[in-house]
Amino acid sequence: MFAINTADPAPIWKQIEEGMRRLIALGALKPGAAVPSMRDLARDLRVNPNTVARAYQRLTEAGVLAVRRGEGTFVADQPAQPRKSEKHEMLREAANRFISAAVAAGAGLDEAREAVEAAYQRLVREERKRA
Amino acid sequence: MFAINTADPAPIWKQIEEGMRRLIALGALKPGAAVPSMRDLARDLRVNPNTVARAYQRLTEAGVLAVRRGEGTFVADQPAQPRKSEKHEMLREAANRFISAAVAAGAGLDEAREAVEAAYQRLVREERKRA
DNA sequence: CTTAGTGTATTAGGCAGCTAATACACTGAG
DNA sequence: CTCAGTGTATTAGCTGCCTAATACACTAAG
Repeated sequence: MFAINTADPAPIWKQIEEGMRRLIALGALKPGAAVPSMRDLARDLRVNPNTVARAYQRLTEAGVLAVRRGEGTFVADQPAQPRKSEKHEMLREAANRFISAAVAAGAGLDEAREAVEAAYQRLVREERKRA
Repeated sequence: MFAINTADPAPIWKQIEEGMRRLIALGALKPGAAVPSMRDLARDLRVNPNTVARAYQRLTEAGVLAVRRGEGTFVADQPAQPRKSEKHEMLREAANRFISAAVAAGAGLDEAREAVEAAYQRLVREERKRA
């Protein structure tokens, strides 16, 4: 599925939320497909079920997932996407954080570009392995 | 100087540490120059002095800053740089977080690249304005 | 019906980070 | 010397996040 980085200061429930959105965006999870049950995913990620629940609830409210009580949780038929303005805002802030870290580490624009390229290739390659 | 993002899950002391490294890397703070006193910077950033102290102490241990007790804190004569391996590691992880967020937001590689470019230009332009 | 597996909800406890309030040792200016 | 301004250190309290342990309502399978 995906991994939790305990060193990352971002809350675990947020990492799970982002991980699910990522898998859906990449096509690894298609509309209507079942996602792991809260207890299963919690055991898999070595995390408390309550933490997974929080992420699933947020994704459900956002229209990304759909719950069938007693049955399980599924990818929505038409998974909601962030609005164009929200998407830009998220991209802008994420890029700011990245560039700040890169410059602080002593890197220039060229190195930053290469790192992004490499990270993208890693992500796609990792997804290919699942299939 | 720089700003603290309270929405950023990263600890404030880490944001300060990164901010100082960034200013030094960009040349905005030159070797030997005085940095703001802990109390001054704390008041400026609307933050507790203890939090600034933690960042300064880490930077001092790392050889980036130098303390003259009773006088103040200064940029080291030869500010320490991350080792090449550490630099690569930091870049790699930062890029992973960025790409993950970008894809989760629904962006592709092209949009991610543009966002990085724009963020870099903003950072440099912001520094130019100080001078 | 019984059972196992869903999602949902509540309560309690621990940990890390931040704040606030002090206190201390040192330095340089007046 | 006196005093204001440094960095250093300690203590207490608060908040958000995570864990743990339950309990409840619902659904599908046996």
